[in-house]
Amino acid sequence: MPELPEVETVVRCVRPSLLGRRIARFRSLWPRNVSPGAAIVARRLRDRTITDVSRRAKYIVMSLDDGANLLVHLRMSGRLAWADETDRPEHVRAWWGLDDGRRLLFRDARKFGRILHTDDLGAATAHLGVEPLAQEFSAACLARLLDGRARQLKPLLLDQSLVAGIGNIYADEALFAAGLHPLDPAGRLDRSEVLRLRRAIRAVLRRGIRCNGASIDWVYPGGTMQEVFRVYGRTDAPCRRCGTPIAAMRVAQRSTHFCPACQPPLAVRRRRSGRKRV
DNA sequence: TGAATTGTTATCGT
DNA sequence: AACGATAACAATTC
Repeated sequence: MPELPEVETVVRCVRPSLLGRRIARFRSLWPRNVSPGAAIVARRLRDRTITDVSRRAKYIVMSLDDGANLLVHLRMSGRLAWADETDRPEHVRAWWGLDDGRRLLFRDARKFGRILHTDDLGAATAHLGVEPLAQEFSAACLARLLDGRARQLKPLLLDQSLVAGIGNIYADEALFAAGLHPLDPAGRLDRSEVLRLRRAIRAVLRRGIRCNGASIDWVYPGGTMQEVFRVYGRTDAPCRRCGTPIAAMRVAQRSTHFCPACQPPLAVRRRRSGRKRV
């Protein structure tokens, strides 16, 4: 489902066609998910020019010439598409009519997606943590986030208020790449484990972007990242590194996949290395 | 029919 | 009081 790499791919895909375009009309067919209200947003968007299209965490950010921003969150099944790409597109929840005659569709089978207009982008995104691909996300930064926390690594990685943009797939893939167990207490990692985790997060997200994201069932077409998954969705399949069957469990209500051999729990790692540190 | 999916919110416990 | 765990919730598909 769209996580940081998928959203980044969508942004890169639509940006060239949207930059400098004027919105002639915006219409919502599912007003419930438009904030602060479909009629208000339609009025505010009319005749605005799109000055930038970017990404913050899993939000698509359309910047407008009046300083306001339109945030689009795809949640589980949202996608952007052009009206002329499909004969009779299903699940169209909103659309933008542009000054060049093209029509951008927001399609969303499950209606979880959100469209939010704001005059204060900072306030609207204040709940979000650091961008994992930004310079700012240094080893020291991650160490600060982990420090003193008893929380398990997997739920921590999914917490958008700490690191923003990681979802279930890339959390599992990052933990595998780092050789860390999903249930490890975050605050107990040593220096080299923190470094590994930071590198792993950035590596899997960058790889996801290079692959144009991952195509999972019918929700998000186009990407190829699913072909190189190491653990996600590979329950009982042999680990690509050591051959051990990939294990699955439920963590914080999320399906979680890991290699029991490549990702031993912290206690086991410490026992093997013979010495403990914090 | 129930499981699965994401992120927010509410609630409860330490 | 901050932190963390848990559940409910939105809607739909398989």
